[in-house]
Amino acid sequence: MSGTETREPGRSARKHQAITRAATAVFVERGYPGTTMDDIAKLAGVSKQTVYKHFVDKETLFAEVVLATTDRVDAMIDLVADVPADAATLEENLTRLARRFLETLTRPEVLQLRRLVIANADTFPKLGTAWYEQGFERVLESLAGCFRNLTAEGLLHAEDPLLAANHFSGLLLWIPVNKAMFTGAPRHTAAELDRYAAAGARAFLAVYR
Amino acid sequence: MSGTETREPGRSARKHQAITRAATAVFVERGYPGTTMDDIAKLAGVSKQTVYKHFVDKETLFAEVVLATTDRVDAMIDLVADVPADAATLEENLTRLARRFLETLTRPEVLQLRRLVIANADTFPKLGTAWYEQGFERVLESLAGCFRNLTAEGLLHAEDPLLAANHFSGLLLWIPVNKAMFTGAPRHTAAELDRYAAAGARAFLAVYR
DNA sequence: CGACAGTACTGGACAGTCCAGTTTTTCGGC
DNA sequence: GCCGAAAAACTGGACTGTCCAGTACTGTCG
Repeated sequence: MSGTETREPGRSARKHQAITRAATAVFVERGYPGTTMDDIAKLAGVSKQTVYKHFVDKETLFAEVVLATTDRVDAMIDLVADVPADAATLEENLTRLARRFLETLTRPEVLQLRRLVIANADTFPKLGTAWYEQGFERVLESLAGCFRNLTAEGLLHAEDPLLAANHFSGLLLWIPVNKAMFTGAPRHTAAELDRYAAAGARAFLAVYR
Repeated sequence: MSGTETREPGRSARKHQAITRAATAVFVERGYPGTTMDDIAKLAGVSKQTVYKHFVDKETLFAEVVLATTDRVDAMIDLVADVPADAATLEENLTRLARRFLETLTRPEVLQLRRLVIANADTFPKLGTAWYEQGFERVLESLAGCFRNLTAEGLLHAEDPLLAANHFSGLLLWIPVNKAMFTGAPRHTAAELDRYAAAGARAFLAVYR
């Protein structure tokens, strides 16, 4: 045995991961109250007792699952980091950035997660705040940093880069995200996203030179 | 007796109203799953049986309560209607409009209601859609109408008035509404609202002349 | 033996019903 | 218009059935 690679997470760790994975899936799909511990155990291929061996109770499991998703924002931040400071292709570059933003943030899983956090922000206030700060605000800040750089290069005029970042996201995301929050997100088409991205980037440039 | 005015709603009607009022309050405060029919009956000062006499079940009651709130958007639409077409005071007028928009839409009750609808959009897809169309989109359309007029007057250049309306709301509302959705809405100060409104209106005008 | 699966169990919460008795409304006869 | 009886609405509380978080117990595999 031990035919498995050098990377051996240990039985316990593997179970742990299986549980969090399953829990994430079920919570996202059915919401907090709609999810039973039996569902999670079953999907994880694990007995309920094992679930309780790893997580004291349902609330803790939920918190862990939600908080764990904030690491995905790093990819988002990288995305923002590499906007080249080139006057000739500024609009093109911002449009591309906008497009990727939209693409990422309108993915059903992301929207579902967003819904999940909002829905339970009452019962788990800490969680809502943490998610907002570690996810939302971090992206916003890196976006602000990007605009600050472009301003330093003379390509943009953003006295208040954070406000600019807010405006950028607002122009882009208000419509599609809201529609998805209320109606059951019928997955926007690529063409729609292109249009939103182009219009948003154009408007943004009209404001911030 | 009958010292009461000519307008006497009758007992049944009064109870009905008491129930919807109580239900609205409790649903908004505690969410759908967090609310029990006993809570509602108690707050309404009514027996549970009476609640079931007026509403077949919890879901129906919830639907009725939520849908009933969409009539408030009329006030919002009136607000949009009377933006005077005056070049000299255009920025001032739009800033005022923006300010009132923010004021209205960041009120805790409105935000809570929004949260309530989003949270249960999975379980009540019809409801989410209806609320979006009858509330959200109606305001957006009247805003678009306003911009269309201003464009006709030559004060604005909005080829696509609906897009302009979306941009207007996005610039204004993205930040404060999101913050409120995730963190427990600590009620924005008047100064903050002023700032957001001014910045939003200014940005909007930079785009749409 | 120790970690786990499987399953049965406990206790509490809650939607919705039932019933026995009370109040309010309705309405026809005077 | 007033009266009294039937009809309808309401109260309070007990009750049913179900769902589910969390626990306990038994058997099994390594």
